[in-house]
Amino acid sequence: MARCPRVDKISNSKKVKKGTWSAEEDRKLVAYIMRYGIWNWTHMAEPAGLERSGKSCRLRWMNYLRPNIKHGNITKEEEEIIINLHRVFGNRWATIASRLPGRTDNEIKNYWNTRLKKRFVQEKLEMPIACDVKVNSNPNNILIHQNPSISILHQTEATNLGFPHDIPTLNASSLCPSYEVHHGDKTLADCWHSQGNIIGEDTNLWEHLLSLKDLVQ
DNA sequence: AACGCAAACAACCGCACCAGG
DNA sequence: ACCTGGTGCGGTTGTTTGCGT
Repeated sequence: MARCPRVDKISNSKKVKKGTWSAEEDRKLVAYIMRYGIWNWTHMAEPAGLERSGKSCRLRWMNYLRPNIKHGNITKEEEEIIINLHRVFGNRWATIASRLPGRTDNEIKNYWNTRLKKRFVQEKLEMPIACDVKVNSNPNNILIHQNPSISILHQTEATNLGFPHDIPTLNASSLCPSYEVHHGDKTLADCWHSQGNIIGEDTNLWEHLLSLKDLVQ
């Protein structure tokens, strides 16, 4: 995994080390933060005795050294959560990680890209999963849930979707290739499609929701 | 044992955002 | 309003590891 340590020069002639962190560097960074706290990543490295960029220090701390980080294999339960959250949030790894205590965005991103991505691209091709989107007159009250026959996603989770930033983007890696919209007893999908609208890849779901909401006015 | 290939994962890079001046 | 520095995020890269031949 580890890259060969190397030292690059930066413009101000200070040397910045790159590559794998040594145990000694880890110890220095942890000791410094324990003593002085995190006050400024850019300027912490030098007094901490590290020839590292602030970015590198932050990344190492956030992804590996900070307390309560879980190291080790992702469990089946965690995998399920990742899959479901990815359906809602797409590649917003930090958002997904915030719902998995002890796991980092980098770890989840790696896990998805190396283990889940191929599997779900394949499944998507074989079995599209429908999402139901309920649009009420109140724009802050939008419910998204999958087809109940398939869904594991809890509606309460979907209810917590913010406005409008948490609306997922449909893209090649998302698992919401289609959805239906209800307004009361009324289904708007026919209306939507009758207008020649097509939901394609890289389509922002929120834009669709706004358009669909206009239909119920 | 040697080699090739894919998987796994740590870390880098570039960009966007935000706060303060 | 604009600029600048710091931070956070997502995409990508590069190296190691493991496995099959």
